[in-house]
Amino acid sequence: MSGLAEIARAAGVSISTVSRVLNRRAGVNEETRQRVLSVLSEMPYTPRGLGALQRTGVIGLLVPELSNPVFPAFAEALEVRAARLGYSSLLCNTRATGSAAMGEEEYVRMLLARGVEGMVFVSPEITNVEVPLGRAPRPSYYAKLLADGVRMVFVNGATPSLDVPDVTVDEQHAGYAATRHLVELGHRRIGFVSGPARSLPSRLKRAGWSAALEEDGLPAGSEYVAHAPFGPEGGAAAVAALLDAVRPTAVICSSDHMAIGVLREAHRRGLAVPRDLSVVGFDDIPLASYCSPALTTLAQPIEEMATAAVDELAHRLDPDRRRRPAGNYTRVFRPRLVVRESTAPPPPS
Amino acid sequence: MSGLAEIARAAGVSISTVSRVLNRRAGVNEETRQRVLSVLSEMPYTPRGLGALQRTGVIGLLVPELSNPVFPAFAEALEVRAARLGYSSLLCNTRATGSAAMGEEEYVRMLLARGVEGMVFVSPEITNVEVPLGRAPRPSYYAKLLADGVRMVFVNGATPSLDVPDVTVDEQHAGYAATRHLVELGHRRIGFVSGPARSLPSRLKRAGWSAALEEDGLPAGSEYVAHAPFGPEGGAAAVAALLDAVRPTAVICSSDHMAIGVLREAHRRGLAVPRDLSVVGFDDIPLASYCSPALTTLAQPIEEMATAAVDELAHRLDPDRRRRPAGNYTRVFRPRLVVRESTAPPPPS
DNA sequence: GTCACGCCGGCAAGGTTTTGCGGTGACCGC
DNA sequence: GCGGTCACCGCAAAACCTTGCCGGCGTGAC
Repeated sequence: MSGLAEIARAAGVSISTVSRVLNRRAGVNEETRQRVLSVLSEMPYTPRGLGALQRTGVIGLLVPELSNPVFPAFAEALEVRAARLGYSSLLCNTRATGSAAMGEEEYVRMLLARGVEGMVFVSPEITNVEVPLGRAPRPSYYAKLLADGVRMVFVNGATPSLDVPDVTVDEQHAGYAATRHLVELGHRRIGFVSGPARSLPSRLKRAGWSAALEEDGLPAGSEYVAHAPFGPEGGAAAVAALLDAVRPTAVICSSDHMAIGVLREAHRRGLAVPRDLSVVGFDDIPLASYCSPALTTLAQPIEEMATAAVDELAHRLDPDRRRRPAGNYTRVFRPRLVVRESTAPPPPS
Repeated sequence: MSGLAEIARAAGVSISTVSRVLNRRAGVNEETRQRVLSVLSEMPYTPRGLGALQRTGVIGLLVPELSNPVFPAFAEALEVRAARLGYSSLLCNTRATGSAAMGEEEYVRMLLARGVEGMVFVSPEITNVEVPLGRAPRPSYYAKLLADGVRMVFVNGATPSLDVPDVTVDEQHAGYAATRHLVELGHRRIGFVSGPARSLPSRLKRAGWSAALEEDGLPAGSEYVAHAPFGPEGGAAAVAALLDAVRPTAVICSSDHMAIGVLREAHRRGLAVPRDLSVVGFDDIPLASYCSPALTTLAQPIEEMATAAVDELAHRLDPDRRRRPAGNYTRVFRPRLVVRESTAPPPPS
């Protein structure tokens, strides 16, 4: 029952004025315009005649960033699968750097207004346990979307409290398997080059890492963990801190992207990988096998995950089978250890 | 002047029927419904009530692929600039692999139907001189868009015959500068690891390459050029062919992405870079400085180019200054030689 | 052959949005 | 203080879309 009249009443202006705001016509005071727009964002306005846009064949893909190649890889895999199912994809980069950049929530609004039928969130904002001030999605943000009937699927966005289907790698197992690999090679001082502390995936990997270490009574204290921003620079900084402090003979990393920075920092210090330092990455980005040395890493099954995510979304979009037996909405994929050249037994101390 | 009447006429049905389709009411044959919908996608329908969408603040970004990190980098830079100007961006990956994937033209249609105000094409399809059969944009494709008043800007899409503003690097100069750098180091057999022959940028680089070689009377025949698909695999394959045939002491590459494959293939063959083989890339992707050895490359000024492109588009979107003095629509940026570790004088033969 | 039924067009009433026009008030120069 | 100008906004007419109703047409069943 939303119409101009209701908007007008809420904004305390006439219908004409709302219409003019909507049509960006001149003759409306900026202040009034803002008031109308703010009302409009509270109660999204869907003109009549937009019925056709209900079934648009378009879905939204939200990724946190593009500089880590794993996200373009996910985007491409999701897109290919979506195309096969007859959907076209709109990609949004939700955490683009730059002060004026838009956040996830703004993008979701925009996509909805553009008539997408559903969305796939890759590493959604909610996995930031403490989101930075001012950018925080209100607690009810995703819940509100759900209540509005927005169809969505998370990829690597584990959120037990939310009734959103989730396709995820077992991050904890990834941390565990990477660390076991190093332990079995004989390493005893194994560091963790971690992303920011607020990142849930990094926390889960850390849990796996410490579990693997404690099995053999190896040190798993916080002095063996270095947090840094995602990206090669962060990886380099984190491993530098670890090397200066506890001199690990091996490190695992939150991502291949960070691991690349680790490789670089080791090179800069004259440390040979894997002779002096073993490195394990995560994700298995396409470039991992092209590094020198080629990265040992835990592979996310990107295509399988993308397929599962898009299929689940398509399933929920299909008007015929919209209801679904309440059940396990989470699909967990096991990462796969890919041993390449960046790991070896530790140097004889 | 779009209204239900026009749609109805084009679809050969009555206004009532169109309205019923739009509102998903029963009593319309599926076949008729499809016909109306297809007309609707041809001439995007903007109900009066949709005036809000006339000025949507949304622009489309079309990139050919995401696996070469230069494209995510461009996308991010474009997006940041657009956000600063109050636009949000929708990203489309126009040449996603997979048979069912959508092409550039389909994406453009879809974006238009979703109400974008303008578009930035990065390396548009038109730069494929001979596009593969079946995917060919009809000759009039871009011209038709222009005639329809679609606002667009090309990045690296030099097309003198089309009245589209273009922001581009000087590809020919890039090829020239890279080759000169190698010539000055003393190389005399310099190969070109090129993308597909149909790629215009690769052709331009080749022109620069041969110009630089001919200045010194060095060989610039086609036996020194190896074409391969873009990507590391292509780079590896192309350099393998060159090494087997003419044994160059240095190569330049169509992209850093290909150069990474060259590095890998050299490593595989036990050739040390730069001792046995010098390599020059193009683009200066963020990872170029993290390779081992770090890549010498020609840097595209990505941020400046993105800024110029978005600003030009915004300028054309601004209703107040829509007209523009007819003039030079092309901005050419000089690539910058960044010397790192992958080039050195040739081995003493 | 007849009937039922689904589908579509025409019409008109009713609702919604757009837009031309005029009123109001702020501001400015005199 | 006065009149003029201008931006801004509401009124109301016009334009447009939705929807119910009915009739025509073709198809297929009986």
